[in-house]
This record gives sequence, structure tokens and C-alpha cells, in this order.
Amino acid sequence: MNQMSFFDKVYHVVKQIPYGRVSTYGLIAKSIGAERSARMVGYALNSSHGDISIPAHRVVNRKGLLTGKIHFDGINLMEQLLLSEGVEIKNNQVVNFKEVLWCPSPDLILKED
DNA sequence: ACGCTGACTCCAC
DNA sequence: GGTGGAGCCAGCG
Repeated sequence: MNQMSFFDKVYHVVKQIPYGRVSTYGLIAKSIGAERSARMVGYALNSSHGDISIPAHRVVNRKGLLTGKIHFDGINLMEQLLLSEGVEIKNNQVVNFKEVLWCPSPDLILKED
């Protein structure tokens, strides 16, 4: 688990995000022991294009802004996906961000060796 | 092997 | 309080 590549770790954590919930790059980065590599999280997700098992649309920046929406097929795709999950979106930002925010736990993620 | 890049974040003005 | 610049680190050319 720990020997997985940075990307693989990111993918693993992102896949843990429950339906109707969102998380942030920095939070995910921290959960995999690379708090300062928040940018890499987004970069990893960029490589996850095409992998439907990775809910990249549930990952937003720390403000709840849908900064990565431009990387989806359609500009509104990310927003639509979140809306379909019951996540309110206002002006490219998650309204009840604090309520839908999912906080990953390092123990939870890396429990398997 | 070196250097640029980036779906971020923080600090300063 | 909004805008801007610098730091961060792993992957890729």
C-alpha cells in the first residue's frame, strides 16, 4: 500500500469518497502523507481521465470551487455530476461545502499493508 | 539527468 | 478583503 506510487495513492483515496460527498486536494494529499503536494493530487487526477472508477468530480479545491471542471469533457459536466448527487453548486462553488465535505483518515486509507 | 509544468495552498501587499 | 506572487513535489519531455 505504502509502496504505491503517489498517483496510485491519490486514486485510492479519491475512490473512497462516498456518494454525494466531496473532498479537497489538500485534504487528500494530507491523508496520503504528502500535505504539501496538493498540486500533485490534481495532477494525478488529470491522469485519471478515462478511469470511471475514480470520481474526480468529487474533488474540489479547499474553497469548494470546481477549479478542475475545465478538464472535463464539458464545462458543466463536473457540476452536473455533483448536482445529480445532491451537491448544491452556486457559481462554480459548492454551496453547502462544509456539510458535504468528506475528511479522509490516514488509518482508514492505509489500513491494508 | 535537468528542467518545466501543474485540477493547490499559503503569505504578503 | 481581493489580487498576486512564491513554494511545494512528483511525473514527464
